[in-house]
Amino acid sequence: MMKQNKAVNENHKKKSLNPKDWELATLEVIANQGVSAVAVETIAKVLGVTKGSFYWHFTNRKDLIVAALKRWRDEDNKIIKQRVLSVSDPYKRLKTWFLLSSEPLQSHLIYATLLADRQHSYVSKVLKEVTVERLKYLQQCYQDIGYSETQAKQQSLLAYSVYVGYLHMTKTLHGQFKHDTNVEQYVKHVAGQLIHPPESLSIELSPLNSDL
Amino acid sequence: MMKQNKAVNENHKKKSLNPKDWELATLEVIANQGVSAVAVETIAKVLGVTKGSFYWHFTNRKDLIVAALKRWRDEDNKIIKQRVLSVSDPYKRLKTWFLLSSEPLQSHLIYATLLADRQHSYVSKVLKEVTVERLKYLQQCYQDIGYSETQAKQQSLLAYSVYVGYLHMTKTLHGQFKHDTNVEQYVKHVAGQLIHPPESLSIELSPLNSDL
DNA sequence: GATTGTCAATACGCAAGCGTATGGAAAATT
DNA sequence: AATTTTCCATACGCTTGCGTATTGACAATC
Repeated sequence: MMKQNKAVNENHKKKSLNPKDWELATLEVIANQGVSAVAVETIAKVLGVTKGSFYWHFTNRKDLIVAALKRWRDEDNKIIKQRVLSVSDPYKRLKTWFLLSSEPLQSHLIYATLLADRQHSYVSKVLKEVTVERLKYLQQCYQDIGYSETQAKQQSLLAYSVYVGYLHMTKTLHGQFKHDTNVEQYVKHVAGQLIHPPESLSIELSPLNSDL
Repeated sequence: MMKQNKAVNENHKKKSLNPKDWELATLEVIANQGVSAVAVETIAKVLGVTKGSFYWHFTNRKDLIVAALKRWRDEDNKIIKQRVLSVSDPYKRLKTWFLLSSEPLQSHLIYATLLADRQHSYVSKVLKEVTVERLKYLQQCYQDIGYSETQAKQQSLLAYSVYVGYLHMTKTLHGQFKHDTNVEQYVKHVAGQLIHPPESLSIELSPLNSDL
């Protein structure tokens, strides 16, 4: 009954695989190489089995990916609920979100690669839904601060764009996440720019008003 | 010089294709479906020929993509030089850049899809170089305003992240670019937040200071 | 007008990757 | 103990897409 799979080297006892094993391995692939890199035979090899196993647990490749993404989404929602939405003060809540966004979590990697592989309809569907969800609670934060609905919409879109952009920039520039002091300082800088009371929105300090 | 291919239906006369025709058609595919969707036989069909033609002009698929990306990069640089870098006032220059960034140009679509297909080394290479280039002149703008080098670095990274994020958000939310009045208003909002004199950086209006 | 060069069509080989069919071994059930 | 269920291996067929080889047509040049 002993086995040597599930992760590559975990010689625990486990007689057989379950869908969760496949989904977790799939998320690992998605996080690092994207949805298009999800190949059943490859993942099977990682799990120490062959295709025969896979098609017993899932009907096809798409089924696997959809299940994996569902798992990712649920997991992500759980984290947000626990660590962000639980903060009552909206300023602190926003700052917490920004800090969380800069943490090197697999969840972020997955989101970033989903942005890439959105040519698949089942990917873009999840992506859009998750994005809308996230924008919603960000908007709520800004409304809690005192922003009007319109202002909060724009500001949350801006804040979220920064998040998405940050994900890409770190990948593009380092090829990897680097969670060092520079990142911390940058997040502070960003938060300082994007978290402030609504009154400061109308305060235009730049000479742009007179020009454009 | 006239022809009947290049685009799908242009019944002009043209005896034969040249590399440029292939590169333009390739950029069209990249802009809409990404690098991984570049298939020689498909593009050949668009151009009204078969593979036989392709392998006369290029050695292989990678060769085509690299050439197409070079063309894209050169073209993009030309636009930036003409429309952005030519503006002497740094505030106006920044604002011009933001406005340009929201225009529905093919160049932006291509950049967005490159962010997706960066698993290919030859893509990530170009991507990184272009990104560094762009960050450089953005940083220069902020330094011209009076930002310190460190401040300008962070601020340009922030501004550029917004750009990248915006590209993705529009795709994710609408599936398409929508250059309407909403976009215009949003850009105004963003510019108001991200273009200001360096003194305002230290002005912390939010209650965050006392909390975190 | 014969030859050479340019550009493209057709046919083929080959690898990757999905899905199916079938059989087999171990475990659970009866 | 026999049988059924669970889980997986092996082998096969099929499609897509790259790259090559060969041939051909039209133009340019000699």
